[in-house]
Amino acid sequence: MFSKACEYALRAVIFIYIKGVNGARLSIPEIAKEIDAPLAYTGKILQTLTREGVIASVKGPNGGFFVDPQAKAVTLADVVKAMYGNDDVLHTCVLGLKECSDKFPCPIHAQVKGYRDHVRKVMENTTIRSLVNDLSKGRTFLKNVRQRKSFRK
Amino acid sequence: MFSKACEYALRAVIFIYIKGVNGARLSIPEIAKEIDAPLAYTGKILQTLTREGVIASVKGPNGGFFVDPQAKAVTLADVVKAMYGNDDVLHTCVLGLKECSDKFPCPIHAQVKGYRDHVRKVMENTTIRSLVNDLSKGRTFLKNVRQRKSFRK
DNA sequence: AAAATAAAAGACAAAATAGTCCGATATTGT
DNA sequence: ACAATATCGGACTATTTTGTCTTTTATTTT
Repeated sequence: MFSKACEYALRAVIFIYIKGVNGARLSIPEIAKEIDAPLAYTGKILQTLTREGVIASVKGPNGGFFVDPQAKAVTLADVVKAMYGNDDVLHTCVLGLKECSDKFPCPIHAQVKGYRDHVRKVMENTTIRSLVNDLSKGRTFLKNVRQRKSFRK
Repeated sequence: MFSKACEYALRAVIFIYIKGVNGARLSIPEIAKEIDAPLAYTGKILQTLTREGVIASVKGPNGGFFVDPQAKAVTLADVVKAMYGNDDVLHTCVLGLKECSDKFPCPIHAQVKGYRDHVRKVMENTTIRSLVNDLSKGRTFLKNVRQRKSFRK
C-alpha cells in the first residue's frame, strides 16, 4: 500500500510520540533500532519529516528528534503527505485509472470504494497522539517480536 | 496499491473477457490500445498471464489472446497471484509489519483490518466474468475518456 | 575557545520496477 | 512448401526506490 519509506516514517513518528512527548530527544540509532529500519535510511527519512514540520530536531550533544509541543496535531495523513509531497496514494483507483469516480467508475469501483474512503478517513482523522496510549500499554506494537523457540522455567 | 504491471494485467484480462468470450482472439496492439498501456510491456504481461494459465493464446495469423472456454472461473485475486507469484499484497499491514494480526496488532490494525479483509474477499470472490455485463453496457469503464473541450451541436 | 556530538546535506551505490527491442518459434493461408 | 503473421523468450535500457557514505553545520559541554 505505502512505500517502504512511508512505512518507516509512520512507525518512526509514532515511536517519537511515545518516547518524545515529554520533550525527550531521540537519536537516529535509537529510532532506527526500535522501528527495525536501516540506520542511514532512517536518518534520511527523519530529515524529510523534520523539513516538512511533522517532527522537530536539534543538532549537537543531547540533540535528536522530538515532538514540537506547540505544533498542531499531526495525523497519519500528514505523515503520508510529508513523504510523498501529496496524498494521491489515498485516492488512487485499484486499476490505476486516473479519472475513476462514482460518475465514471472502473469495473471494481463499487466494490472497493468504501474501503478506500474508509482508510482515507482513518488516516486523516487519526492523530499520532491518539495511538500512544494503547502502544505504551502494550496493547499494540510497532515491530515484530521475535518468536522464541522455548522458555526455560 | 498494486504495481503498474498488475494494474495493466487486471485491465487487460477484463478487456479480453469482454471481447474474447466468444472465442475471438485479441492482438497485443488491440489490447494495449484499449487499456492505455505501453505496447511492448503489455506483450510481456500477456505472456506472463498466459504462462500462468489466466488466459490462453495462439501464435500466427489470426492468433492472439482469448478466454479458454474450459478453464475454471478466473478471479481478480488469480490475476494478482499470477503477476506477483503470490497474494501477499492482499494481506500486508499498512505499517509494513510482517506479523501484524489480531493477536499482535500494529497501532492502526483495529481501524483498517475490517476493510483490508473486505478488499481481499472482493478480490478473491469477484470473477472477471461477473464484471463483463456492466462494462459492456457502459456502466463501468476500463480507461479514461478524454474530456472534450466542447461539443458542436 | 576547543572538543565532542548529533543532525543536515548531498553524492553515490544497489536493487526493484518499468519499459524496449529483436531473434526464435509456432501457426495459418496460399 | 513457403510466406506472412503473431506470440514467446531473453537480453537490454531506463527510471524509481531503497539504501549507504562522507562532509558540513549547528549545538553543547568542558
